[in-house]
Amino acid sequence: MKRKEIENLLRSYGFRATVGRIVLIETLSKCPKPESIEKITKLVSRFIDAANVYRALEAFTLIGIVRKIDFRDSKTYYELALDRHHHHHIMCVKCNRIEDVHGPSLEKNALSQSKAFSSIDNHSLEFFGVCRTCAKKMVS
Amino acid sequence: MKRKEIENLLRSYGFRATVGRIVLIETLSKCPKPESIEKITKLVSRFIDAANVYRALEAFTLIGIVRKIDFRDSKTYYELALDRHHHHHIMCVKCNRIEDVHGPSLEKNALSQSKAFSSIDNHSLEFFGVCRTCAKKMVS
DNA sequence: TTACTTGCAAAATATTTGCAAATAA
DNA sequence: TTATTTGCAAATATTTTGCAAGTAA
Repeated sequence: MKRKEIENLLRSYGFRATVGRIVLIETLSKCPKPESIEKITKLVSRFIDAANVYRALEAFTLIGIVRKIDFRDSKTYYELALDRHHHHHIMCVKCNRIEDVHGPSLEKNALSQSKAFSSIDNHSLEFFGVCRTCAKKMVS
Repeated sequence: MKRKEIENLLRSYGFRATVGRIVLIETLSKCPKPESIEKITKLVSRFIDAANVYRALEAFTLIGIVRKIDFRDSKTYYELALDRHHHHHIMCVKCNRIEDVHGPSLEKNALSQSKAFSSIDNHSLEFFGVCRTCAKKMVS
């Protein structure tokens, strides 16, 4: 993703286009899969402080250009959510390999069941399994 | 859930039936919805230490009698997973009210898409929305 | 100019670990 | 009797916050 694009994106949401934020989004745009905060922070540490990575990721999640993902491995993951379709993930419980999963919209079914809820804005769906590479290792 | 039942359950998995573990499962069995570790620890603190709540919940999750749930609010939730069907949840982003959601099996669809994965053992699906009570408050 | 943003350091939370003492079987 | 389990305290890890100084617009 180009710097100019990122600057415009930030400004369109009323954010100032600072180096830290630009580098953060640029870095995320180069990650093909969700990355842990730990890793992200390392990648951008020369340009933005860890505390501000947290601040920025929270703000970006709020406006929806970034998505927070939880894989139950006690780390928090994020991915850029710009023009990609809403999708889910599968993570190998052995090696943590991540792959995208696309599927039908689930909100309607969930909402139709509920008397108490008036709207669903969001959902997270993660699958956990064993990838073929790890399955082989387990046999041998 | 009765103490005797819980004792047998624990022993059937090779665990010793200690007071702490029994009270922990008994307490979970009284919670209609997933509860945060924080709350759980408070409820059982007279009988089992926080460190051991973590140890026990992890062990119980591993054998599958307890389920770990993440609602993205930086707390970890658990629920007993004994005879209940696999199901999902919806949480109100305003008041944190939780409700169950039942739906079709999703594993098959996910697995059919993937060349790299050989099996799916588990998944988590959480919806986020606004409940009617909170929706009313937001209007007024 | 000025409101927003940052880095840093400190605080608050959350989770894990080591180990001697206690205890279930 | 003995292997498991516990509580406690300390170590780690994770996330949040306050604030003076820096910076985008």
